[in-house]
Amino acid sequence: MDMQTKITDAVSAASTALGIFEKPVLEHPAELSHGDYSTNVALVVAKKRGENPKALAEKIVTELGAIDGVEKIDVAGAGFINFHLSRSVFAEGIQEILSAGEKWGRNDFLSGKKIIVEYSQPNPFKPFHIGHLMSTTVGESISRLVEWSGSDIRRMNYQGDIGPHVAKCLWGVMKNGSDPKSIAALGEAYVRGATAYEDDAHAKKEIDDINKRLYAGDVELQPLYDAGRKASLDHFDELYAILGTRFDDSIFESEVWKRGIAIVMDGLMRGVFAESDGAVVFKGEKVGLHTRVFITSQKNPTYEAKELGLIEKKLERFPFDLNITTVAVEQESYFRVVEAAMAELWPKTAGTYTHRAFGMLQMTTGKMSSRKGNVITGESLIEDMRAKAMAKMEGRELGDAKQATADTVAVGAIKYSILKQNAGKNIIFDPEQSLSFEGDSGPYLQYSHVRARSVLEKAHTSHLTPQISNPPEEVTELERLLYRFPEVVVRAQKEYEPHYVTTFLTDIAGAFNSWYAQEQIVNKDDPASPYKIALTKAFAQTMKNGLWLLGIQAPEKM
RNA sequence: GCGCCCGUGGUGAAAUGGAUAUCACAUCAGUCUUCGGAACUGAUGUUCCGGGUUCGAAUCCUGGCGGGCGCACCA
Repeated sequence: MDMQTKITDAVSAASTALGIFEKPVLEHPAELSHGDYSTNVALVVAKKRGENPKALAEKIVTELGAIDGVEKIDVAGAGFINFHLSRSVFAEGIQEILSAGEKWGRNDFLSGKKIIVEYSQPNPFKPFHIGHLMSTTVGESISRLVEWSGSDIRRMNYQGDIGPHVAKCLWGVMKNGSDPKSIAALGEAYVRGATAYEDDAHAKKEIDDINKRLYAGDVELQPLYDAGRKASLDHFDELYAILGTRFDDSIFESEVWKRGIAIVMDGLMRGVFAESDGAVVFKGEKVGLHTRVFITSQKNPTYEAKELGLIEKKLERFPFDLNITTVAVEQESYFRVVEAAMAELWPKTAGTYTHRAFGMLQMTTGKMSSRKGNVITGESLIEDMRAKAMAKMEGRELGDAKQATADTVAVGAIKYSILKQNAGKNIIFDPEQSLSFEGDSGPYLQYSHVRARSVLEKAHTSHLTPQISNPPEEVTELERLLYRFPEVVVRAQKEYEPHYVTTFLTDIAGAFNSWYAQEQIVNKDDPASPYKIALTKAFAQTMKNGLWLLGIQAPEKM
């Protein structure tokens, strides 16, 4: 039985004996000096009983007596009961980490469930910008969290390879005779098309016409279209390789739009949708949202209709119990309307199709828009960070691994900066000021891991092996944090919030580095050295597993 | 105007309704550099404003103020 249930049960029994029937809640005090667990039962029930909370807490403590594995119980503050775990419990905790190894932190609370995580969603013919970097990073981490809950997961990508943005890009390509196999040329062509569409009525007509022809499957456009689509997709794959993401499945808008139209037309007959100014719309007002167009007056499907087709396609390929789609906050209200339409079309699907909004990347230099062409591409950001990492590694003897390590560090820095806060919050990004390698950062976590590995390497050559039998008397802050890892994972899994993991890792890295600075870990003359080595190993394992959840690699050297 | 999200030191963030609000950057002052200084130690400095709920509020409710996003044929 773990300590948490053991203590909770003991408190529960003691308070029941005193006539208290409040279910005790056990938590970790924010301040480590306050102990490892604390409960506020006394505070919660004191008033009802007309008693002084501190006195009541004292009574409960007396009733509690001794608990195996708890060294000290005291009453503090307004009436908290604090529990300090004993030395041996922490030693056992270290043992547990070492035994679990790669599996340390995993659980199976979603085992047997089929779950789809849809993320990244870059559009061919448009640049892969830092917004996609966010979706990819957040989605990959959520996928890994879901994977750790024992569920059957499918990582899915959904890409818009048909629609007005494609027409705009192709128009731009044809006007200038650009090379459709060049990513840079496609990006420029898109900006030309998007600008012309707004400023030039004639161009708008031409683009609308191209759009119509694309939906009709015009053979003349096919070679150009195929070349551009392939160039885009190849480019995305290169980025995914660097980012450490691999999808199980990819669905394209071109595969779902027809089905989407059919679903909407059918829904129109059933009264789910309505006609308005020649378009087919969903009146979101009936559920507190707003009206959205599903089929345009030109009879083209919008994003919303395609999404309905997508849902069917997903069910066909992988009948999911739960779907999580990452969506940018600026698209969240559209998504809500789609969910509302779904609920009316297929009441049975209620609650199985969900989304997780992630914040916008706000630029200090003004709003980023791929229509205007002032986007920061994922590629350029990675490139900048890679150059910075290379400069930092000057003088390190890493041989052939140098370039790959620079990528690892660069990607780690980018991902950390995205995953360190609430996923829904906007991130303010200053393109002039590159991401940090110091302090709270991805490289700081990676560096801590490298240090620990380096210590373990030295232990190995000194013929010292990890042992938990002879721990030093004093319990380190690091030990008092490490055993909490599985709790942190569960919370992150339940809320689809990777940042709990990020924060935890930053805490243990700080604890490790402080400890490291004041301890000689590998020391043949120190009887506690084998224990310290075991602790170092437990730290390295926890850090490695945690970084994996974030989708950040843990290098051995950097 | 309506809807959603947000407001924490100079800056970027954290805090299942709990105790003295925690980190990092920057600034200032330091560190036997022996196991990797991408580190460590210390100092300065913070919950937008008003009201309410609660033993207890950054957190919940309410009214302001300020910001972001969305509000029909783009995604």
